[in-house]
Amino acid sequence: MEPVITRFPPSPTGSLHIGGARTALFNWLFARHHGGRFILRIEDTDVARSTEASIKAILDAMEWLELDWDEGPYYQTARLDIYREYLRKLLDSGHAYFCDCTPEELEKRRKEAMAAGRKPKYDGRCRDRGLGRGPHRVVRFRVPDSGTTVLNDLIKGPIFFENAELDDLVIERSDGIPTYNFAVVVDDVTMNISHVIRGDDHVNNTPRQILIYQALGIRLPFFAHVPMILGEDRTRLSKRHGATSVMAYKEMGYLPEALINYLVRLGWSHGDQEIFSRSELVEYFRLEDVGKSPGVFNPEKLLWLNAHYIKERSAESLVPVLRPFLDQRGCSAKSDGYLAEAIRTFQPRVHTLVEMADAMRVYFVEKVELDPAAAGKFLTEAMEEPFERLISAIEQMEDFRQESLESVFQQILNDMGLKFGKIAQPVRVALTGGTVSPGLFEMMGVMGKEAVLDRLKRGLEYIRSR
RNA sequence: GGUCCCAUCGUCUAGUGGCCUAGGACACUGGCCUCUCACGCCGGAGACAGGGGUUCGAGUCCCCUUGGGACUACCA
Repeated sequence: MEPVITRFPPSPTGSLHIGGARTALFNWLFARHHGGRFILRIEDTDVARSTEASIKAILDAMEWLELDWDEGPYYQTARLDIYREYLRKLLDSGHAYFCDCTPEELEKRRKEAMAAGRKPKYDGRCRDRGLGRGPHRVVRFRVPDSGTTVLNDLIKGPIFFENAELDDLVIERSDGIPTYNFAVVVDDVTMNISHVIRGDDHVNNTPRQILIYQALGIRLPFFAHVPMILGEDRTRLSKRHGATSVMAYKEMGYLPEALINYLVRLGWSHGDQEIFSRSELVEYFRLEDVGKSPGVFNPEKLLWLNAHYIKERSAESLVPVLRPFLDQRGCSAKSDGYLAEAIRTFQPRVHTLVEMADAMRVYFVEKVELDPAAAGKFLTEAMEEPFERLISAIEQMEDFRQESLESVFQQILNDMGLKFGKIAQPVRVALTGGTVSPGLFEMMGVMGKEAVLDRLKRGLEYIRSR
């Protein structure tokens, strides 16, 4: 068995999106599973649309997802000599020829053909004109007029194409830059790619590429076409469907492991298992378990996975990833230790780091802002005495810990013949301003004695003032 | 239009001729737990697109129909 070498070849015309990330992930997993190599290649032959910023954005996203590559990034624009060498071979063997039809003429003929009910394919006008290199001339690949080309897809099975349906595609533009279908073949050949795993929007390109392999006399790699990811409306996922860039999810407070876990299950499965660690993924991933039908991107399931991973991770490990979100909200002045304790109280209650950061405000505010409705309902005069007792009892506490806090509360409750449920909400309102929060004792443990006393006293003031 | 692909709950999926009275997960929903909200636990509703074959037997194999998607550039 030859070594497994896969590649991910994004074109730098935008950020890394969800679909590309899944393709990258599948390639990465397949290579890792087989102990092979994973190559990153930047397909920047579309000079007009490629940008430095996109390259950086893609690399950042790959790193965030921890999809590390063994070689590259290679840049196609730095490999022009190599394409020329292979182009020469095709020209010499008669598999390629020059064409001077202008884009305008081509467009016109396409329209005419369509209008006349014929196929809008290149008519082969320059095929046998024996043109040489010259300005405004492109190089076309000569596709056989007859015969069948078979794509033995590892996911979809054999797919047959009639060569007569294909037209002579341009393989080198008039500016000397190769086009995708040619560059991809030369790259995959020279990089010894063993498995080409890509989106199935490339299926129709594959016979052309296979023909080029054959014209070059080179053995084919294995092809595996992964079904598309669709939006809610079942069309190809795009910006119209909301956030589609990987980094947008980072900014919305998602954890990379959640995105990875979500993406891998979109199109791939391992029995009924839903949650996978990175090492399980590497161990289990097989192309045979990739489905054939396209899948709809479902943000709600991703959200559930994110909540799951927020609960699973240690609070300590969440501190550094949460920091940036806290900073944005001006909530920076706390130690890592304090944050870890605070995070713990919200881990089972939030779905994203954004929600977490928002919720954490209760631990940062100087003065609690009482929600009028909540205060009106719970900070009643019947609470005056319980609050007074609580305050003085807490003031006398030596060790302000959860357990001791609980017994202090219990003592007062017993003395007054009250149930905990009676004072829980009033205390919660005093502590947080609202009626929804983590458990009272865990929260007080985080806040500390001074903050708790301060808030209870303010609550008492409110009660007395009504 | 042409070429190609696809088709199990709303969504992601298990299922490879009998184990299916079709399983799991998200979402939805009833209940339990409970200091609120979550979490968690227990339960419910919810699908084999339609029609023909093949077979003793079809979600599983074949054909047709329907529906959806991709491609159809000097983009990738």
